[in-house]
Amino acid sequence: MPRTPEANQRIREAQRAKILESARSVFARKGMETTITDIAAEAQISLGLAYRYFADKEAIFSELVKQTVPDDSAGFQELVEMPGTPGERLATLISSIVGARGQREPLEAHQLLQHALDAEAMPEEIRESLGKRYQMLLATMRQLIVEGQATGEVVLGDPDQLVAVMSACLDGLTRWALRDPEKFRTYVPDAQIVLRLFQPLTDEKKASEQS
Amino acid sequence: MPRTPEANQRIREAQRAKILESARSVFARKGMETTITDIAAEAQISLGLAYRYFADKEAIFSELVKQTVPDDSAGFQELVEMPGTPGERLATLISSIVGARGQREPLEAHQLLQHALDAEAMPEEIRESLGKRYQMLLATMRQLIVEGQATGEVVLGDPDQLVAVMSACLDGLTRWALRDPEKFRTYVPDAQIVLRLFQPLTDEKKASEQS
Amino acid sequence: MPRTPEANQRIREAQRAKILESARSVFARKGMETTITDIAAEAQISLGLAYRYFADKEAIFSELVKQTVPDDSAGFQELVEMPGTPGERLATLISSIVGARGQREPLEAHQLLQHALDAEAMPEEIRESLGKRYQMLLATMRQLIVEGQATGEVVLGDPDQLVAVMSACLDGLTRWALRDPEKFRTYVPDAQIVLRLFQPLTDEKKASEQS
Amino acid sequence: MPRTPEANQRIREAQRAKILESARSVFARKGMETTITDIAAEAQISLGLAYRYFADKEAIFSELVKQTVPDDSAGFQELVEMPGTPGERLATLISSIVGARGQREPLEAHQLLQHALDAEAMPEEIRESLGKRYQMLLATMRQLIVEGQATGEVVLGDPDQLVAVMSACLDGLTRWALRDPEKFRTYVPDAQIVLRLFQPLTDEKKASEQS
DNA sequence: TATGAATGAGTATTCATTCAT
DNA sequence: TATGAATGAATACTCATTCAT
Repeated sequence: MPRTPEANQRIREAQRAKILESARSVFARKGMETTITDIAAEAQISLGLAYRYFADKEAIFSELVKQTVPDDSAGFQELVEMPGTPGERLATLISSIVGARGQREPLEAHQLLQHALDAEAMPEEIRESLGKRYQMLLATMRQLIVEGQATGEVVLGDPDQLVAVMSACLDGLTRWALRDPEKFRTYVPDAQIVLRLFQPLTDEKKASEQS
Repeated sequence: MPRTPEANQRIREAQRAKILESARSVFARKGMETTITDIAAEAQISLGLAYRYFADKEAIFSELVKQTVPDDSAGFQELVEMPGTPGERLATLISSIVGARGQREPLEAHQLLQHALDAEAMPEEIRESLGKRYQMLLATMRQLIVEGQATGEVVLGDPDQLVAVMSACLDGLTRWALRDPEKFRTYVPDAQIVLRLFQPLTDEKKASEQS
Repeated sequence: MPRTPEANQRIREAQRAKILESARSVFARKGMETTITDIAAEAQISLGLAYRYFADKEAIFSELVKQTVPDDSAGFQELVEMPGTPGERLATLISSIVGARGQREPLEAHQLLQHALDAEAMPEEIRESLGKRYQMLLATMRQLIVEGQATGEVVLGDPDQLVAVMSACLDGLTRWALRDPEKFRTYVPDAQIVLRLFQPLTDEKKASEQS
Repeated sequence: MPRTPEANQRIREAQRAKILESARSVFARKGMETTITDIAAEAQISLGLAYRYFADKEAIFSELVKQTVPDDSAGFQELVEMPGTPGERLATLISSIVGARGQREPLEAHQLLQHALDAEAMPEEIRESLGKRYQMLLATMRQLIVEGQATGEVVLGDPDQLVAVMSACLDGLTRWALRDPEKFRTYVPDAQIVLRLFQPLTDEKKASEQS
């Protein structure tokens, strides 16, 4: 007696998800050097099975990107319109990338994008999609920085340069977090430490920090 | 008419240097995907000749690291003992990594270390050497930050976290600079922009920035 | 409520037949590149079910050949003993291969044999069986040609060479018919065109063709 | 001391030729199922080396086609303009395909084209090139047949159908010749046997054949 | 009996490394 | 010392075949 179609459907979805999850993890760690064998091993399935679920390596990568990008992009828009001070929203943005406590998921997502932008051999379609998403991230960051400068929550200076430095900073932190999660959790517990670098010192803060 | 031993020696050293230099450049660009063929082509020598000078690919990489690490490590010591305020010396440190105007050399050196730390298949010996060097960089940074906090040149806060964020920031900037040098030069002209993030806003600065 | 054994038997036979028929069709089209998946799809059954009916791919092929050979072989004998002039019987033979109007069945059968003779990896047993059948075809052809020469219906010349050329001709036409059935139907409507090549021109024919 | 560039050049050309020759032979025998391993084995080189000379399997095939097609195509034109009766020129055409005495080269060339036209997965570029060449062959054949009918050397009838049958005949003979060269040489010694099928029986011929 | 998910062996292709010259 | 042809081991991908359900 065959499995019910529903059971098969469930199996397929579970496997697909498992492959993608494994791929995300391995990609984040190894970058474009990731082999299908790596992914299959991580997912604890045979090499051939990976090909029943995805046409080729690129298909896995594409799906991974597709799964990651739209969600976040939508999120960017919301962030701008969200209630709260610009500084608070900027903190939320940063948290969404670095993760509140170094959880793997958002870190891996951001790292995935970085690798993809780096890679020589990346299908144009994906590259575009990623580029657009990255631009949106930067634009959102910029808007929040400008607003933050107006309210005094963010240090003064050329917003474009601040965006550049901040995004580089996030990239670097992400890589670090993936390389050595333990240490990361200890030294950079959350987004506040990053954000604070952009805050002008108020008298109040000075006082609290010195206490 | 054989060459003199001295001439031979000179040729050997020149070739070796040329291979290493080429390797550094290609490694920075392509990362671990670099092929020996790439390196030989960049050095304008034959594939086989590369193997006369280095036992294998790893040997090239090792030598590259060895060549890079000691110089910089020495530099770290000097930086601490150098004249100038802590903030000035911190600026020098940052410049030595990011480059005064986005020159390739220091960027490539730093990127080399990052690739090496990332790579799964990296001989333990090299890894240690790099780890040590990296610790030294962080230690130097930390010391300068602490000194800077004492003189008021650096923002207050846990020095370890500041070090973490700053090194991540440098890493991110380096990657960016290598990925898109043009944009980098435009948006992050030099080390000042990074350093400023660590400076508490003085009234004087505030004034000048608002003008 | 289990099926009756008889019903089961009928189902099994029907499935088997459907698989073989599908296999014949696909083999003729794709040759030895045919996959089991192709066959299962054509037969509208699951992949696994094909293996309930046949041990492996080769078993399907063998059975196909066995099924094709005996029928035709029997046919050969009949042809020789059939009423009608040798020329008429030769026409019937040719039609049985090329098809009266390019129908798929006889074409596919002949093509199957050709593929089988070509294939490097063909079990000896099948090869022999096919060889024997092929020899019988040639022998029949030869006999009819000889008889035809006696009655003046077939051009004079070495019968063996005529057989060689005629069988090559049939093979070529078969391949063509399968490759491009439309064109085939237009240009070579039936067996007559082939057969005519072997007919000496009589005065009558000459007259009719020139009119 | 390195080989001289000339020596290298010679080696490269020899190897390239050897690979192509081996490929031609194997392709003719096995068709599109040919593996690179087969070709390398036939050429007695390592698998990897084949890739130093050709980018991929398709490149070998393309080159093979390119090498084969232009020569023959040019030949077609000459045939039409050649001196001699249409029948004689038709004989030359047929010989150029079937080979005067079953030599491998022209046989393999023709078979190559047949396989290529069959293959599902054939790059469009090659397909076109081959299609054009094949059309030219048919056109040449047709012209010679028409001329031959005028001089009485070729049997009367629809030229298109005669072309169809003749080309099928050649294809079939070619396959046969490659499958079993010995037998082929015995039974179909040369082009005359094919051509004769198209000749109306003259009284003279009738006489000589009956003698 | 029937299904299709899962496996493993085979083929295409790349690249570090060796070796004849 | 210098070259690049040649090799072999690794990786991407396909498909016959098995097996849990």
